[in-house]
Amino acid sequence: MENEITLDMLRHSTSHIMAAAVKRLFPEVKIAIGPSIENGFYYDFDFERGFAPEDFPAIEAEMKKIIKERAPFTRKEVSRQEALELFKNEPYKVELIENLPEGETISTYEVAGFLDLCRGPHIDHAGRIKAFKIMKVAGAYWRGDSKNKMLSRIYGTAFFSKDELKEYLHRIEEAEKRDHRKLGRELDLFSIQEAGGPGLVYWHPKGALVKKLIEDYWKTEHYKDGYELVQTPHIALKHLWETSGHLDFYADSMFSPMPVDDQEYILKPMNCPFHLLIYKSKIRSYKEMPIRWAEPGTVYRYEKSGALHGLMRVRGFTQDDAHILCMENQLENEIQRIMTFIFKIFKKFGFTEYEIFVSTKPEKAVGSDEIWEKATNTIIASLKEEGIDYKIDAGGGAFYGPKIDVKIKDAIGRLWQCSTIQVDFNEPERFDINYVGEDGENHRPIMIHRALFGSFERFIGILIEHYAGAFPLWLSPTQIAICPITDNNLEYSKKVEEKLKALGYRVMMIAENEPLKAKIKTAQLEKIPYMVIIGDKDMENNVISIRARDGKQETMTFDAFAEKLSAETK
RNA sequence: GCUUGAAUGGCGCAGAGGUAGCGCACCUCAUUGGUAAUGAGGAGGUCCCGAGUUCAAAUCUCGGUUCAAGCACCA
Repeated sequence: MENEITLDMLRHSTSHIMAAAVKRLFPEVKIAIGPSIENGFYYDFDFERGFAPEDFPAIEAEMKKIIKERAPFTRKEVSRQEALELFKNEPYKVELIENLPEGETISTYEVAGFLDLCRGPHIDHAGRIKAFKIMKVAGAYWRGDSKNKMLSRIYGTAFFSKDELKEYLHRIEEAEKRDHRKLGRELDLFSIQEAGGPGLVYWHPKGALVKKLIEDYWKTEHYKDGYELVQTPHIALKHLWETSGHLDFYADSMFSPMPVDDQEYILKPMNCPFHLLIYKSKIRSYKEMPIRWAEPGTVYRYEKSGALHGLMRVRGFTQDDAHILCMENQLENEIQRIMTFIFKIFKKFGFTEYEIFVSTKPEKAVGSDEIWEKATNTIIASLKEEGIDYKIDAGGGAFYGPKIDVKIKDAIGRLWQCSTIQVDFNEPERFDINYVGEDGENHRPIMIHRALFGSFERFIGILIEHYAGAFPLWLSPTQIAICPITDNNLEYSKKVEEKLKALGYRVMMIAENEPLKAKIKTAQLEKIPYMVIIGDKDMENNVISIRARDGKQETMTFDAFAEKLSAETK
């Protein structure tokens, strides 16, 4: 039996046992649903008073009792009528039963006197659970719909062994240490100011430097890959957003219009209409196609207050945006080209594993089925051509066209949604943009929206967590710290500093009246890649002592160090 | 936006109906040291904001703001 148990079963069963314990302790609680999820399980309860972490020990103790008793799970199939009768005091279960399709087998599971409507499967008895923990409590809407009542959800996790649980808790701790909000403060990279408003990022000098380095790299690579950079304003007349359709489809996410003279302006939530205005500034020929225009474009979106999260979800951010206007027969090639470009850029940051999703036509969409199918097929063909694996997200496309989303896997295996490539048949239509073809007639180009990072803010947040704050040499705000051991070494140290600066490195002198250990600690806390330590011995031998961030020490000549740095920044 | 909770010097925290304390950071002085914390002294706070209760509110109550976790949202 035991070898048939999956982790999902174990967790799902643990959720039943938790519900059993809750029902014993708080009989007035109404039960909703309790599935297993990625890292554990939850159970939703309707409880007037609500749960608090103070309740966890009692619930866990009750669960332990049930586990110790090795309470068996027993399955029973019942008719719809019987089910309704059995759960007549559980309104949420009644609703679930009433919504079950005609003819569906209805089964119940009983454990420790707790009966639940459930498809199963479950473990044979509670004694199988060797390690579990209640993690947290939070609100969750009944059936995931914000129109419904908010229930109390208790999250927990369970494992086959205590060691696995310990390991899991340890991983959570490690992930917390990487939290970009914490590291962003500690490394003095950025802040979000209550006085300035929520969701708006202030880049401090070091963070602004990291952002600049990434932007510079991004711009250089775009020029190399055949893009041209454009720059557009932050606000535009309300009328432009009517033309683009944003006021119809996106108004909830836009900041309110501001009156100026007799007209109204709106902060841009997107860059595309601006790029189309540039396109329309003159007559275009097929000879110009494809046009690739890129812009780190700062946009503002009214995100719901509860959605804001550090750099990951903000109200003002800089998209690494580009729009490609091409002819239909160029679409496949352009998509392939973007995919190749994405992988190249991500590699620079050490991301080499991806998950790719192709999103197809949603219910609410513009454009005929035919054109959707064609574009979707083109996307899939271009991925296949490149030998790229993908999953289909049925109905997940934007209203204006299908898209490819790329999730990247970070250093500790978490996936982050970054790139998006969206084919758009709608906006070129709305703006009535054309090019003159070989035949002398007007034709409508296809537009591709694409972002690699998504936004610089979010991507830097991801990078902070990915690198745990220890940026690679080329991205480190301070690359080298120089620590003279005594004042005797100061002059020699200054010469080394000057020479490194002349080579273009970002150098910081730590010459405070402190013992060497303290200086090293300062540099380590700032996660500076290299420390150059200079004492009398080094001066005598005309060398420098290098301490890398990972603690490795080496003594070498200045030229050898310069060589090493140059190799690493290449 | 919803549910629950939180907010005390720059940061991390303690405390509490009678107007605040610790550690780190900061400043000054002494110390000149070989790979993650030298010692001593000093300065720094409308205890998030507003109203109410009270002889007295940073502490209690209400409202607001921001943050956190989760839900919903996420072109």
